[in-house]
This record gives sequence, C-alpha cells and structure tokens, in this order.
Amino acid sequence: MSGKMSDKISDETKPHGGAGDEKILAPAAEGGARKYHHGALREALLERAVVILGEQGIEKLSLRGLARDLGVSHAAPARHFANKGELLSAIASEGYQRLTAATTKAAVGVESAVERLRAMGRASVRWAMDNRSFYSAIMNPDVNRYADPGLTASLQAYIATVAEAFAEAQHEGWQPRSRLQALQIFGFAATIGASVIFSDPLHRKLFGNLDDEKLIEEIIDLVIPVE
Amino acid sequence: MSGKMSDKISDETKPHGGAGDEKILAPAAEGGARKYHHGALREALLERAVVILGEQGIEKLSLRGLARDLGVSHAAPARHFANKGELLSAIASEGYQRLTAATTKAAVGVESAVERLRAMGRASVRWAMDNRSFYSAIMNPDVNRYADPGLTASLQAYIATVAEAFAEAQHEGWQPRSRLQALQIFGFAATIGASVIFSDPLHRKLFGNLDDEKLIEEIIDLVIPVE
DNA sequence: CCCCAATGTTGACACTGACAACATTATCTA
DNA sequence: TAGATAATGTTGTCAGTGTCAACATTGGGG
Repeated sequence: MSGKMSDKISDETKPHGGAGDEKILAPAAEGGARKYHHGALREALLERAVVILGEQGIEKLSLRGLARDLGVSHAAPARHFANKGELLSAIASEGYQRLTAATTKAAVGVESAVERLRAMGRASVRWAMDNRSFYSAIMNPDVNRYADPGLTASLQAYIATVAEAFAEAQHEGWQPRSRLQALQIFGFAATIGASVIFSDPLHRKLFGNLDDEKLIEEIIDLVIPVE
Repeated sequence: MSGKMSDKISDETKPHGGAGDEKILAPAAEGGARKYHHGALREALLERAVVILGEQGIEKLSLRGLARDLGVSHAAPARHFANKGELLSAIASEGYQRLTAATTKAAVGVESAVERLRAMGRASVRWAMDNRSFYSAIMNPDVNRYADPGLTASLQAYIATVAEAFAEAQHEGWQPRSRLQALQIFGFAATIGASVIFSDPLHRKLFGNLDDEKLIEEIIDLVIPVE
C-alpha cells in the first residue's frame, strides 16, 4: 500500500476489458493485482477502511488515503460515501449486523432461555475482542452522534435481538422479582462495559492480567446467575 | 466567536499593561472582553475545546478553530498542545480526575463499605450523564489508543479508587464466594456500560423512555445486591 | 447502436496540521 | 534596574484533507 505501489496500479486503469458484472482486470504484466474491481469500489473502501481503523485509528483514516491505497482518484470515494462520517456509519452498521449475527448464532440449538442468554453474552464480548476495528467504530461517540439511518437501524436490531432474549428468560421464570426493563438495561450495560474492558488495549493494560475465558465466565455468572 | 469578533480582539493585542501574574486586559473600548489572559491560554483552550466537543463532537474540533475562537494566532495552541491528540488526552485526563473526585466525594461519610460502593456507582453514572463532553472524550477509542502518560495515570487512579472500594466491601463480608477480581471487573463493566447507555443520546433514544433515577437504582441493586 | 445512469477523473479552493523564523512578554539574576 | 533567557505568541509557508464542479469512462437497457 505504498505510494510506489499506487503508481503501478494507476497504470492498470487504462486497459478496460471483460463483460458482465464480474469486472476483473487482468493482472498487470509487471505483476500485482488491481486493488478493486471497477464497480466494486464501495466494498473495497469499506474493507480497507476497517484495516486502517484497526492499525491507526479513526483520526488517521481519510478518504484520500483510501483512494490512494486502492489506486483510484482522490474524489472517487465520495461517489459512495458523501464524507467520512457516512463511511464510519457504514462500518459501524456493518459491525452491528455482524455482532447481531454472532449473538444470534450463539443461541441456536440452546434449549433453555437462560442458557441462551448466557451464550449470547459470551458471544458478544468475544466478538468485540475479535473485531476491535469494528468495535472501535461502534463505540466512537462521534460515530453515534452523526449516525445515519442505516446505523440507527442496525443498532436498533441488535438491541431488539438481545432484549427479546431477556424477555424469554424472564418468561421462563428467571429473575421474577426484577422489572424486565431493568434487567435488559443491566444486561446491555454489563455487555458494553465488558466488551470495552476486554477489547480496548489501554483498559486491558491498566486492569492488569486478565484471564479472559475465566473472567468472562465469572462475569456471566454475576450478570446471569443460575440457581 | 465569529471571525468578526476575532478581528476586534486582535486589535486589543497591542496595548499591554498591568503587572504581576494577573494579566487582565482592559475591555475593548467597543465593548467585549478578551477571550483569554496572556499566559492563561492553555486553560482557555481546554475550556473552549470541551464546549466544542459537547456541541459538535471530536471530528469538528481543530486547533485552528480554537485559536480563532480565542482570538490568537493559528499556531499559538501548538505551544501548549503539540497536536490535537495531546489536547484530547488532556481533556480525558481532566475528565477522569473529575470523575474520580465525584466518586470519592460520594463515599464520604458513608459508614458501610457496601453502601459506599453503591454511592460510588450512582455518582459515576450520574457524573457521566452530567458531563457528556468529558465522557465522550474519555470513551473515545482513538483518545485511548493515543493516550499520553497523564491520561494513563488518571485512568489508573480512577480504577484504583473504585477497585479499592470493592476490596473493602468484600473484606466486610460482601459476596464472599466470588473472586475479588471478577467482582471488580464486573463492577467496572456495569458502570461503563450504564454510563454509555444513560449519557449517549443515540443509545438513550433507542432504549426508549428511561426513568433515570429509578433505573439506575434498580441496576445498582442488580450489580450490588444488598441482602 | 444510442441514450442515460452510475462511476471514476481532474483541477481548484478552503481548511487543517506542522514547521521554522521572528516578535513579544515574563521571569530570574547580578 | 538592566540584561539574559525562557516562555509564549505571531507570521508565513507547505503538505494533506475535504469539497465541489466539470469532464470522461463504464455499464445497462431498449
């Protein structure tokens, strides 16, 4: 992704061939493949942005930088994302969709509603740890402040998925004396907080040695006690 | 804070008077006071930055913008903060110091360690809600990624304060069967999560009507049950 | 093949951060 | 009190970024 590599890719822009919606350019004679397929820039931008996010953080992310990395003109990304804010909303939205999918998958085949809840909690924290780039976008206050409708909808869907699981657990008799809304907010709070602590390098550093698997299970026990 | 206002303030730069370390310039003849005292720019920058943070978010914050707002030359802020990252670290560090102070204050005069813990939890969440600008800096993944030693120390101090409170509570017999580290991580997780949910506008919106006082108390009951 | 929409390019401009040289203010010491 | 030095603020310049508009290329449909 050096500037030198970008120069090579620019030369590949000229020869246009192929047909159908699979616009794959032939590898350049000098070796190296084009960084994206014409018409698939949006996906390439998202993908590259997530990498930059993980390596350097949000402030260092720029549309021009992405354009350079992918060998397109500096204003091309603006065809897909009006501005950086829209790009970040898309990343966070994608993140929530993946988080929701991971959470939902964890509950599949689990009979008891309480055990489903526990499995979902585990999956959420583990997902945040394994997808720090996405999670850093999801937890960015500015991204939330300027969230577009797609991001709002994705977060709403995630909330609904988990909230429903809490309702089912209480319906099965779990924590009958607590108000459902309180249980739900509590569960979300613990999940968000644990995800931050276990995924953010600074927090991890300051909390000292964290035996992830053991601690996460202990916390699940505290949040969702099984009598 | 318009450019026009900046022009007026620039005119006030010329007459230097007064003595001692209280360098207050006389109000301009046309009205309006200078935005900062010479030598007190650092404080003025921090103060103004927190306002911008709250009104527009981090991305919109710029050193040049602050310089303009305060009527100083564009590069003056760099005398106090090498870059934006340093400014944000300072804000987050100040935030943690205030959060720690609020948390500590809430525990004063409370006899029982468990009640102290509950009071501290309440104070933390309430503080985040009342200081959204600071909390948005504190919770910004980039700010944490590029935290300077001052910020790291402030976060460490906050963690130590609360962790100690958990240790005292368990020492008094609270939750004897749980491992202390798990209780502490759990408590921090719940606090961080609740603070995010109750302070972030997007989260508040999607979680629907939140009866703050009641819910916070219910969550405290779930995190720190009193038998 | 032609038309039009989608997508990508180019050039220009305003804004931001960074840097260096210079200017002003504040502090300290003899 | 004067002089030296440090701290602080100013000015100008340059590179990088976002934004905009006009233009060019690619893709899809009739």
